[in-house]
Amino acid sequence: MSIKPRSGQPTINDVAAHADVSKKTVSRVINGEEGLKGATRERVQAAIAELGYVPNPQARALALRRNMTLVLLHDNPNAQTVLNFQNGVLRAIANSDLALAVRPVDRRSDRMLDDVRAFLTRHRPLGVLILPPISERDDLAQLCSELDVPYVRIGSALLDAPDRCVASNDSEAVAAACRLLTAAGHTRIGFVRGPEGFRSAAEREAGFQAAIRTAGLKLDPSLCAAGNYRFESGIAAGEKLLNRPDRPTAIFASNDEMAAGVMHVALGMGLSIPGDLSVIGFDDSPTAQHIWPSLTTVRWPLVEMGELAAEKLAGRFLGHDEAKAVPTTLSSAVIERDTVGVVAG
Amino acid sequence: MSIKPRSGQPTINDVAAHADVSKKTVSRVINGEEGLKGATRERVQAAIAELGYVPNPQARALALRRNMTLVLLHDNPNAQTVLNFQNGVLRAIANSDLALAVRPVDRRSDRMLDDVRAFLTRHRPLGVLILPPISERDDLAQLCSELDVPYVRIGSALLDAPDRCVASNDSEAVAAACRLLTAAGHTRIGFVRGPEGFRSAAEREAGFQAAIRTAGLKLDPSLCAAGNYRFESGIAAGEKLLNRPDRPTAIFASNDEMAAGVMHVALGMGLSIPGDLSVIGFDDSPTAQHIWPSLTTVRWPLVEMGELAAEKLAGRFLGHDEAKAVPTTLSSAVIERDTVGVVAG
DNA sequence: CTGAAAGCGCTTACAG
DNA sequence: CTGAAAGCGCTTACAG
Repeated sequence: MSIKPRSGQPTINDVAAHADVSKKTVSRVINGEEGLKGATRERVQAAIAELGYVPNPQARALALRRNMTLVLLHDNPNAQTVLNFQNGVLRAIANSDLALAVRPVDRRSDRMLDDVRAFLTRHRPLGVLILPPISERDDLAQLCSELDVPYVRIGSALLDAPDRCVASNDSEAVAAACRLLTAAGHTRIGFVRGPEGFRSAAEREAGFQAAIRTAGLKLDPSLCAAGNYRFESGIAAGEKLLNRPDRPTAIFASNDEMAAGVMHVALGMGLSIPGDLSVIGFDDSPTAQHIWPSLTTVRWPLVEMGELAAEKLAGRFLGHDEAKAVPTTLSSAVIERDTVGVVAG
Repeated sequence: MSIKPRSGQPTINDVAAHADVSKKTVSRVINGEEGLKGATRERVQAAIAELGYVPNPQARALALRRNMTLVLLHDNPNAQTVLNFQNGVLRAIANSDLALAVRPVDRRSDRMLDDVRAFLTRHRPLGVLILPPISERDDLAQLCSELDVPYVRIGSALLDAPDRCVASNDSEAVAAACRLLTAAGHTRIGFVRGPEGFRSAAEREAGFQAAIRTAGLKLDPSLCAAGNYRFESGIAAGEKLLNRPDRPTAIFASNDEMAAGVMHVALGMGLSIPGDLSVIGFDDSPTAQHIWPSLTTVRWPLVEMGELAAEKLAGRFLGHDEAKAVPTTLSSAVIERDTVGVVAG
C-alpha cells in the first residue's frame, strides 16, 4: 500500500492502486465520462484529492494527438491591439489548464500558409484564434479546417459561421462617432483611411460615409487621405489635409495612432484643437488618453472579444455550460473626450 | 517497402524502416549524438528528408519530461513593455521548433508561488523568462531552480549570475538624460518616481540623483513626486509639481506614460513645452512619439533584451554555437526629441 | 558503432 | 458498469 511516485508527481497508476480500480476507470473519472457507479467515482475522486494527482498534459497530448493549448495567430501592425486581445484570452483561460501560445506570421510571405501548416501539425493545439487582418483570409481558415484544428476568426464584421467568429460593429460605431461631428455643425470633414485590403478599414470607411450621407452632406474625395494604421501615415495624411487653403474643420482617422499623427501636424502648425480642428480616432488605445487634448474615439472591445473567442473555442475546458451560447457580436462604443468642438460661426 | 504512416505524419518507425536501421539510431541522428558511422547518418538523413519526417514534440515531451516551450512569466503594469519583450523572444525563436507560452501572474496574491509551481510542474517548459518587477523576487527564481526549470531574469540591474539574467543600465542612461537638462541650465528639476519596491524605479532615481549632484545642484525632496508608472500617476505628479509658485522648469518622469501625464497637466495649464517646461521620460514607448511635442526619452532596449534572454535560455535549440557567449548587459540610449529647451534668462 | 527491450503517462478499441 | 491489452511516438538504460 505504500505509494512511490516515480518522478515526484503521482500518476494515473498511483491513483488506480490507491482507489483499487483500473487506470481506465481513473481515466473515465478525469474525463467526466458517464456511466460510472457513484461509489466508484467517489472513491477515485477521493484518491485523486488525497494524492494531489494532476493528469500529465504531455501524456494526454500524445495519446489524444492534441495539446491543451490555444494558439494566437496574428500579423497585426498595431501592438496594442494584439496585447489587448491577448489579455482577454488570458483572462478567459486563467483558471484552467490551458496555455496560450503566441505565433506571429508574415502575411506578405508566400510561405505563410506552409509555416502555419507546419506549426499546427507539430503542435496540434486545441484551437486557433486568428486576429485581423489575417483573420480575413479564407485560405487560412480552410487550412485549419483541413488540419482539423478548430478556429475562431476575429474581425470588424462577421467573417464566418457564428461559432467560428467574433465580431465588432465598426461600421455603426464609426457612423455614430461621425454624427458627433455633423451634429456640431461640421460640413468639411476629412477622412484618413486604413490600409488597403483590411476589412476593418472598409467597415470604418462605410460608417464614415453613412454619417456624411445621413447629414445630407456630400462626400468629397479630395478630403480623403490614405493611411496604414501607423502614426507616420497619420502625419502624412495630416499634412495633406491641413495644408490646403480650404482645410477641413474636422477629421476622422480610422485609428488612434493616425489620429495622433493628424493632431501632431495640427498642433505643429499652431492650430488649436478642438478650436480650429476637431479630431476623432478609433480603438481607444492608451495613446488616446495620453495625448493632449484627450482624444474622442471609439472603444474597440478587443479584450472582451478575446474572452469571447477563447470561450467559443474552448468553453468546455473552461468549465462552461455547453448549452449556453456565446455571443458573436460585441459593440464598439463612442468615448467622448476633448477633441470635438462646435463649428465657429 | 510501402510506407503507411498512421496519422498522416511519418514517425520515427517509418524513418527507421526506410533507412533500414533501428529507431534508436534515428533518434541519435535527430538529437545530433556523436559516434555514428558517417554512412549510417547519411542514410538516416536521406530517409528523413525523403519522408519529410518531423519529430513529434508531444512524444518527445513525454519521454524527456520536458516541453519545447519557453514561458514568459510577468506581472507588469505596462502593456507595451510586455509586448516589446515578447516580440524580442519571438524573433529569437522564429525559425525554431520552440513555442512561446505567456503566463501572467499576480504578484499581490499570496498564491502566486503556488500558481507558478503548479504551472511549471504541469507544463515542464524548457525554460522561463521572468520580466520585472517579479524578476526581482528571489523566491521565484529559487522555485524555478527547485523545479529544475532554467530561468533568465530581466531587470534594470544585474539580478543574478550572468547566465541567468539580462540587464539594462538604467541608472547610467537616466543620468545621461538628466545631464541634458542641467547642461541646458535647468536648476529646479522635478522628479517623478516609479512604484515603490521596483528595482527599475530605484535605478532610475539613482541616475537622476547622480546627474543632479554632478551638476553641483542639491536634491530638493519637495521636487519629488510619487508615481506608479501609470498615466494617472503622472497627472497627479504634474498637478503636485506644477501648481507650486516656484514650479520646476524641467521634470524627469521615470517612464513615458507618467511623462505624458505631466505634459497633459502642463499643456492644460497653458504652459508651453519646452518653452516653459522641459520634460524627459523613459522607455521610448509609442506614446513618446505620438504626443506633441515629441518626447525626449531614454530608449529601453527591451526587444533586444528579449532576444538575448531567449538565446541565453535556449541557444542550443536555436542552432547557436554553444561556445559563443551571449552578452548580459545592454545599453539604454537617450533619444533627443522636442521636449527639452534651454532655460530662459 | 548499433539495437532490442522497457518505459514515459495517458487513451482507444475491444471484451465481458 | 469495469478492466486487460495495445498503442500514441519518442527516449533511457543496458547490451554486445
